[in-house]
Amino acid sequence: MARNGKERKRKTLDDVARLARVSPITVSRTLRSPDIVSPELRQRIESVVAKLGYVPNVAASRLASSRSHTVGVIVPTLYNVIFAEYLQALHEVFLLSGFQVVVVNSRYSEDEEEKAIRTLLGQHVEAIIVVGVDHTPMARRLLLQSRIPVIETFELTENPININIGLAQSKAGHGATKFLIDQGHRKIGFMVGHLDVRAAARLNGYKRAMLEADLSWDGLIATISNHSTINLGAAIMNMLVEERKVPDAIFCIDDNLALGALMQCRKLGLRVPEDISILGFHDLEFAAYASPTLSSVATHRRKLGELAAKIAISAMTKKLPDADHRIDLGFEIVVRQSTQSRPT
Amino acid sequence: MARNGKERKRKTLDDVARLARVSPITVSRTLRSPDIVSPELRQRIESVVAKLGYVPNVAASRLASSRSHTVGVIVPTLYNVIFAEYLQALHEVFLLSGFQVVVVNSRYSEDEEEKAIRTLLGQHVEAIIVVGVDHTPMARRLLLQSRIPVIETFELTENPININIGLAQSKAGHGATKFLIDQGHRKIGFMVGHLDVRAAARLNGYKRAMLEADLSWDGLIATISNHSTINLGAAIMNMLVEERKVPDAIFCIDDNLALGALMQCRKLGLRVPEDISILGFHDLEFAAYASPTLSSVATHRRKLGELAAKIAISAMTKKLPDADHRIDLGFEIVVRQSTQSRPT
DNA sequence: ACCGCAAATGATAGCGCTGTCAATGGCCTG
DNA sequence: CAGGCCATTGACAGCGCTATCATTTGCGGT
Repeated sequence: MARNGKERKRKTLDDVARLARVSPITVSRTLRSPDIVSPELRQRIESVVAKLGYVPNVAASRLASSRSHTVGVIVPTLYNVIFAEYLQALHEVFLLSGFQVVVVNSRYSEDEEEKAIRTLLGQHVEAIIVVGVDHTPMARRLLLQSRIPVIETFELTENPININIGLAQSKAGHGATKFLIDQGHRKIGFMVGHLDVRAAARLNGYKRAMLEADLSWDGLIATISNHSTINLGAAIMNMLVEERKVPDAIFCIDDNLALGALMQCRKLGLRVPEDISILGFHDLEFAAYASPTLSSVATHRRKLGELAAKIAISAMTKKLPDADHRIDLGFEIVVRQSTQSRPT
Repeated sequence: MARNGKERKRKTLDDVARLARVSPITVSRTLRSPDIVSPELRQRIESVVAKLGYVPNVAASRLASSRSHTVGVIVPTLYNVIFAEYLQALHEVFLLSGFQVVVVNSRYSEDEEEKAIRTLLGQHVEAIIVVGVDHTPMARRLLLQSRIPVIETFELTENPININIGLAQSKAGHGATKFLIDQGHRKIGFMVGHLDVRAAARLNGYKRAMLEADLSWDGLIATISNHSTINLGAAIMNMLVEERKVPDAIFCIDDNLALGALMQCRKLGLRVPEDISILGFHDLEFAAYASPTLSSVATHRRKLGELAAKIAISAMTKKLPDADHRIDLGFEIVVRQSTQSRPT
């Protein structure tokens, strides 16, 4: 069916006011704080609102009140479950507290992130929650002078803009590698697809751990630059096998790669963990159900989202300058079947 | 560090104009269509904008122009990868065309959906894309009289508000069941967690297929009401085994349940597909990597998102009343190892 | 019966931007 | 050199709502 043809203009507060024979401001009050309007008027107004199907124009409301009840969230991608889970957690907390959430996608680019920040500031969001701690100088400046709470998540930095919640990616990479070293592995590979900032930090941690153990990572870093998927993991593992570069153990930048590697090993007759130990990252749900089950580094992204939202809310409402927080959520190595100690 | 203490007010167009010694409208033009402003002025203005860190106030802009360049998207949850993928696809297309996307979460509730619709309309979104075709009467009315393109996705209805793209869930449920019947199975179970609208439609399809084949579904519908997760699938399968109700084949409402069921079967020594065939839904990435690999019904959600966005855009720009579309994206049964014909 | 105060409602003046039309000046054409 | 056109720039008036202050009304205390 075609739409209703009447070119009726969108209803405004004034329309409601006229029909209800009250002043516009009274309608406004009825909508925002019903309890300060007399019951008769309130009812009369509410019925007109319903009859007209009136919906307030937020743009006008925001402009007039300079309040937006909106928070901005910037993520690099939604395709990765990690961020979807985190987002969902954020949403839950914010919606419950009456905030609207605007999500913008930076596609792993600092320039797009800066653009996103402009977009969000232009909307007068009352807080910004952003994944990562690396920004363009201009983005940083915009955030600093925005005078709203800014929460940087997922990573940790010495030098947060305002509030920082996450885990030390490099420490996690270090911990994971150390774990494999302690299991007696020497030739420890590192598998990664597209090397984003956090992946790079984990790689640094890996190198640090190798260095400390006097091991070299020469020829051990396996990569095909692409989004991490199960397929990609299989492809990279395949490449390793073909080039006869299969290590004793391999730390994969995330569970998708790890699962792909796992499956490819099985397909090629490599035994996991006997021939090669595989360690993933993020502990996605399927890790516990792969076969063999996948060891992984658990990160706490739902908790992260929840916490970030709660702290943002408290920073927005209590105007405590909120002694700039820095919260380390840490990580845990979940040991399952895909890794084992190397008999010496 | 505490923020910069100066209580400087946010910069406005006028501030920029004053500093650049031009009229505000010229600044506005410089920002929106630089090419119609002389190069000298443009440069002067741009440098002032940069110096001041000026960010336009969208609320004002929207109010004045009654254009928002924003589209609203309503999804029931982000926790489910399905919707995350769909959203990502939407995002990609919209951002490329200069639209901003506001995502709202209805948490599988029609009332929350109505609230979401109000929110979005109040923001003057220029199109609304919503998952599903079931709405409260008021929501429907609001959408109908909104005079913006409304795109209902994922399901198909006889009676769309405006544009409808998706697949016939009930037909998919029917097709999947028919497939199992054709393989010679008779005792075909149906596994579901929380029974949302689309799950219910698939269930209907299942019943229809069973009925057509003169089969009963009595005692064959296995459920524990909860979000679909791998864990839940394992739990439900466990329940079936304990109650000695294991069917010949089981159609799971999604791949999470299916994978969980698969793993639980293996754990309990039930052979898949010899003892029981398992069919999933959605064909998530891991389906191809489970062991045995998981047969599933492929749905095309990225394509869905992409298409929905493209159609929305064309409906917004060309003001063709856009002879109300209804597009069936269909589904495909991807046969892998977890299902097999029953020897008769 | 008077005053004062609280509760309910209204009037006014913007919020910061853009649509619209007007004004200015330079250049081309015949 | 007049007339007209185009390219730039500006003036003005809102967009639809809310903050703020003002007004009206009702009622209790003395």
